[in-house]
Amino acid sequence: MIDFKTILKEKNLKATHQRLAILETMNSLKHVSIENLYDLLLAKYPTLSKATIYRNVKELIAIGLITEIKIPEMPTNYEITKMPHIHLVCKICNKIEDKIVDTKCLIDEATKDIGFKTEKSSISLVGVCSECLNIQA
Amino acid sequence: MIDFKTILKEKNLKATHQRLAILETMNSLKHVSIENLYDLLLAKYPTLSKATIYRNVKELIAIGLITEIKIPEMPTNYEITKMPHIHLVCKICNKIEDKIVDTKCLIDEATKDIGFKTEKSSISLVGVCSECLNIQA
DNA sequence: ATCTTAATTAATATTTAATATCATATAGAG
DNA sequence: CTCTATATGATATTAAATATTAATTAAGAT
Repeated sequence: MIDFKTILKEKNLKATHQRLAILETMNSLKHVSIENLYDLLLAKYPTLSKATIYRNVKELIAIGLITEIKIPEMPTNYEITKMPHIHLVCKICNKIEDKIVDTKCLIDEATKDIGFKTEKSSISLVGVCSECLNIQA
Repeated sequence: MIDFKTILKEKNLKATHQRLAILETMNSLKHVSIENLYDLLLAKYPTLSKATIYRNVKELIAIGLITEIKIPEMPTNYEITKMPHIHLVCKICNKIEDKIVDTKCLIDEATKDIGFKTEKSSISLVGVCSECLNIQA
C-alpha cells in the first residue's frame, strides 16, 4: 500500500479523488493505457474528463511518480515508477509482465569504449508467454 | 547499397519513386520520424502527400523491411531493419546511435524459469553521449 | 514503343490522440 | 468555516493517423 497522498503532498500537488484514483488503478493493474484508465474510472466518476487523465498522467510523469512504457506496435502504457525492471510482452494475449534482471553487464558492454553515460534503460522482450505457448501446443 | 527495388519486387510491391525515396532516406539517415521524412522528401517531391508516408511506413513495417523505434518521451522513429542492435539515445542532443551487443545473456536470465519464448527485443539506453558530456564539462 | 490494368498516389475527409482555455469546483491551510 | 490557489470538466483547438476516391503510374503483355 503506497501512500500516494503523502507523496503528492511532498510534490505540492493536491490529493484529489481523480489523481488518487489514477494512481490506485495504475498501482493495482500494473500497466494501463489512457483508454484503459478512462474506461475504468468513468464507472466510479461519471463526470470524469479525459483531459484530466491526460493532464495528470503528464504531470505525474514529470515528477517521476509514473513511467511511460513504449513498445513497438502497441499503445503507450503507464506504470507506477518502481525498482528498475524490464518488460516481457506477449504478442498473443498482449500481457505485460515485469521482470527484475541485472542490466549492468549489458550496459557496460554497450558503453565501455564510447564514453556514453547511461541514466536509464528501457528494455522489452516481445514473444509468447507460457500460457499462450501451452494453448498453441 | 541495398537493392530495395528487388526486395520490393519479391514482396509484390511496386518500386514507386516515393517508396524508394522513403527507403533511401531512411537508409542514409539511419533514424527518422514521419515529420523528418516528410520535410526532407517534400523538397524532392513537391506534391508528396503525408498520407503516402504514413501508408508506406505502415506497409513496410508489415513486411518487416522497416522497424519502429519507440523511446520514452520521444517521437516515434523508424529505421531500415538490419542486424539486431540496441539504441543509445542522448537526452541532450537527441542523437540515436546503434550498437551491436550480445543480448543472449540478459534474455536467458529474464526468461529462464518462466517458459517465455522471446522473439525480438527492444532495448534503448537513455543518457548523455560523449560529445555532450565534453561540452558540459 | 504502346497498351492494359492493378497498384499507388495526391488530395481531401474523417477519425483519434493530445493539448489549451476558461468558468466552476474543491483541497487544504489558517 | 472561510479563503485562495490549484484542479476539474467541458469545450475548443491542434496534431497524428487513417480512410476514401478519382487520377496517375509501374510494369508486364503485346
